Amino acid sequence: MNRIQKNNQLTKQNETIAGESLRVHNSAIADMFYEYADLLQIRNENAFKIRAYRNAARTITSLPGDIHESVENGEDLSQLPGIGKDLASKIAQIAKTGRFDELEKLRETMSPELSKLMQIEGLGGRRVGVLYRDLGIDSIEKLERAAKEHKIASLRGFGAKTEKAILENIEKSRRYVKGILLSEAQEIASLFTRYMRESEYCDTVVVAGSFRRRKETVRDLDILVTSSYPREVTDHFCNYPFAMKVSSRGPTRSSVALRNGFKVDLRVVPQESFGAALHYFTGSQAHNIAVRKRGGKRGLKISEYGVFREEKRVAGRTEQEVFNAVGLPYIEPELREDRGEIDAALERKLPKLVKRNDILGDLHTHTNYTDGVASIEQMVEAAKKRGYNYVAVTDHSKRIAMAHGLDESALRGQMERIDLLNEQVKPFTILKGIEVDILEDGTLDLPDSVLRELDVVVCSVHSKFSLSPQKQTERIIRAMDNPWFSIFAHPTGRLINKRPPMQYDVEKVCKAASQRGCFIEINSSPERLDANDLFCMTARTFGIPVVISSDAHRESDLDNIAFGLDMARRGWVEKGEVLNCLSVKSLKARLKRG
DNA sequence: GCCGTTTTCGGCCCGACTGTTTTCAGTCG
Repeated sequence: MNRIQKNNQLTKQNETIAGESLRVHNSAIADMFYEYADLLQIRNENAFKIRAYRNAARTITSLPGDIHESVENGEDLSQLPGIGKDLASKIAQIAKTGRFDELEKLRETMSPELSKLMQIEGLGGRRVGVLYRDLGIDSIEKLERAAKEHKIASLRGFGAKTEKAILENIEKSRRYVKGILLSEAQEIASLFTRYMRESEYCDTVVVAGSFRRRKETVRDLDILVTSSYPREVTDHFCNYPFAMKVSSRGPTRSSVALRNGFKVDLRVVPQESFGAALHYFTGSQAHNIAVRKRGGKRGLKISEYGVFREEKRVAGRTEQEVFNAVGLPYIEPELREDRGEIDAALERKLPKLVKRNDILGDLHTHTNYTDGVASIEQMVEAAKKRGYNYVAVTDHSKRIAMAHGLDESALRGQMERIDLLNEQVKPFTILKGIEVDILEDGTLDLPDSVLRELDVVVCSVHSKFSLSPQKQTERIIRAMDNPWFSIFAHPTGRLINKRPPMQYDVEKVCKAASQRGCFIEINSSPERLDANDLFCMTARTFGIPVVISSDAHRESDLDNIAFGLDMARRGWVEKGEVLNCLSVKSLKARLKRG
């Protein structure tokens, strides 16, 4: 669903849900600001005003807390970065009424779907403005028709090539909404970097961009190469056998589209610029701007080629040098979202992010007792190979009939089997667990009499994802009232690009979890990555430890833990905040609820 | 519209590539 549909839906909800207080979520407010900025841009208004709206939208998106609540508590929003008096009052208005009057007015005078056009690659505000004013184009459909009828090429600033590109990019926009999964990007990245390293002209080959920041979805890959032979490197890059077309080509930057439409960019720089280029191309854009501003204040100019005072290069060989030049310690790529990492760095309060080796076990795995493909023994072997000290077997409960979910007696059978195996695998520990369904009324799918005998009770929602936010909130909190509820697994239920997250009051649920001693899972399945970075940040503000779990259904799935780790790191999570960084003894103690 | 160790006005990151121009605007990251 795009922003406009979402905004419209929100307005509709406001009108139709009676008696139930609707909370305007942070993302809805941010989306309104983004759309407003788009419309201002199409009207050719002040570029800095437009940027201010986008900056504010970004700030709102990355807030761990609920802005609706901040408004209710009378907090001063103008203290937030990029939000002054004017925007603070607009946010308050939206939070209270669900409406942004200025946006509604613009939509009326312009066209409600106009900002959609700016999602098409190659179309910015200026061009969309021309298309709208000269040809009355205000939807993708009209744009496509006009391009096919060759009405666009004759417009000033356009041409035959642009017209053709528009058609291609409309097609592309239909295929990729938010980008591909991080795991898919990882496969492409490893093939492509291996290919680039085959060239004798490439010195260093690394992938930068949002891939290096480990975002949950990736729109394109940025490959950075250092070399003294940019022409040869570019030739090699453009000849990649799986490239469908070369979409741009220059001595330092080139870009190809793969057969599936995915874009890969190449940047070639000399070795002495490596650090500056890596920092620059890793982004995020907002982080770069913040760092460059700091540089500017110190009389430094920072570009992808280095840090310069006047004409003299003063840093740039490593990222460390770039940060140091502006008076900062090294900041990990996952933190570079301009979510406060620069201030934290200045105060020397950057988190010591959890690392792969800190994780001592996996607390969510399946076996062939239900829908997994490996036996308990095989999963244990696989876990040992990965250096773990323990693994929890958490098969499905009976409600998941199609996965042959376990009833009480089948579960007891599995528990006995685990007791036997535990004698054989010492000092390794197999924890007895279950992934029990949270039913619609908030009860759990198995009786307390058996849950109490388990080491780990992982609880999750697998049905009724679209209850009203209020009912969903009550359902989850009721489940947490059960004294054996320990870990809330894949807490939003979203499947990236397939199923939206459940709508409920995350703050209320986190508060409940923290009061009851429940934990939040980061599910590492590449299409879940749930809780994601922002959810982790919210959980942290409530002091809730997270659990990074693989949800493995086969031995190799255990390696997915790396993606969950990525989300944790993006959420500023430290080792001490991760349950499965504890030894088995401490873990068992923590799992027993008061 | 925001912001301030150039502080209430006048700035606002910076460079590359494409296509449409004939010196540059638009877009992108």
